[in-house]
Amino acid sequence: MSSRGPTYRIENIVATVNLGVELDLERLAERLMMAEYNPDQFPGLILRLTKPRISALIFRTGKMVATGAKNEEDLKNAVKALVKLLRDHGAEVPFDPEVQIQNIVASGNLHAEVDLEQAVLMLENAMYEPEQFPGLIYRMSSPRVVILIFGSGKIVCTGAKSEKDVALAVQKLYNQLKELGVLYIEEGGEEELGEEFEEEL
Amino acid sequence: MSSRGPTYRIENIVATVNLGVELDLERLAERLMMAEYNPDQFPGLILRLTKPRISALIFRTGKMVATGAKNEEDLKNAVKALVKLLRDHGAEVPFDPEVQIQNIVASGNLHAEVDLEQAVLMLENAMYEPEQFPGLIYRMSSPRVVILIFGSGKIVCTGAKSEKDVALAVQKLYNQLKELGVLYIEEGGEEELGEEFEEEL
DNA sequence: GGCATATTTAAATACGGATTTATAAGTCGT
DNA sequence: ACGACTTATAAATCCGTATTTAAATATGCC
Repeated sequence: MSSRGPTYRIENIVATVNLGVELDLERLAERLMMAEYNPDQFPGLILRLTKPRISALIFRTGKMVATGAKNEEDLKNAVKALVKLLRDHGAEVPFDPEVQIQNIVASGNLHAEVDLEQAVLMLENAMYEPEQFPGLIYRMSSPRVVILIFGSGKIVCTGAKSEKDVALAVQKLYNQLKELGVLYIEEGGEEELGEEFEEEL
Repeated sequence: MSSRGPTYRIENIVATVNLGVELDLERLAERLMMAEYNPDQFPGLILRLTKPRISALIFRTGKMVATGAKNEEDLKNAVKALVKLLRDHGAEVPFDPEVQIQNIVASGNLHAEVDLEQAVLMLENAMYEPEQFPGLIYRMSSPRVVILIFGSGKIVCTGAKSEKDVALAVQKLYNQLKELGVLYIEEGGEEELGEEFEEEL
């Protein structure tokens, strides 16, 4: 019976949206009670949707950043809702603006403990200073992502621009660590009580 | 080979000292740089000694509260030092004022885990609400103390006025819990790596 | 150019504060 | 009369904050 491979789940998608028109943020802030806008502090107007929990930073230039989505469908729906909200409050923005995924954050599980002290010696572009932060910071160049690796075998993969890159990075990392012999893989059946990470590779 | 019995260590002694003269706290605060005195907030002047770490609350009436001592000798020495400090800064207090121990706090170890859910049902004058506080609160009437009992077998005994009462309370508690069958006593040798609680009964 | 401001998200470790208990002192508010 | 303020102390659990990483956005400061 072999052990399972790595799994991951997308936790956060950061996307930019180009509304294509300039916006009067002062006016918007007046009309939108839920908006937070303090230009002395930060030049963007902040909107927070709740279902799902997705936030947006809206700038005078008509550029918008949407954060918090866990999948592309939620992202799309949130952009729709934001556009509607803006249109309903006087901003003439297009129905179907361009959306660009800029960052995907995924958490993952290698299902094996990791010897971080050894790993940092054997991996290139790795940093591990446990007194500063309990994870090993690994910069993978292709795909170009950063992966935080914890002793428990849990990881965070960040900087990807597509799910394909996430999947590839997680698998590559797993293969590398296995080859380096820094994984403590326990043999045994796959005991699952509730699925914490859904995507398996 | 039988297991060991309970042990304890005195952690804090609270004592009152009657200096027998009224004091000018404003003047004292001026002269004593280390003094903290904010009468709007609290009517006492606060002094903190460092070796050992013992604090004093000094009141206009010449009454004083000393806290932090872990044994009577440290308490006596602290009172001497405080008297000297006051005399050196113009307060005509007697050399050898009356000292009265008002509270002794001791931590202890029953060297056995405790079933708190069962214990609270079987003990009189016991309260256990783990969502509010992780210890069981047990009020012993003779000696009149309060004992906090934790699942690990560690305890805090508070309210005693003499070490004799502490010792008696800890032993009584141990006997009661043993009799009630809520202690998980592990048989085995006495494995000590550094003495955490010194007084054994 | 770099840093800060702000948004989001996971991982895991550390730290501080809070909780509870007793006790004396003295002052204020209810 | 009671509760709050203050001081000290242990136990153990919870919560919040911080740490790190990425990315876009835009404004201000050095």
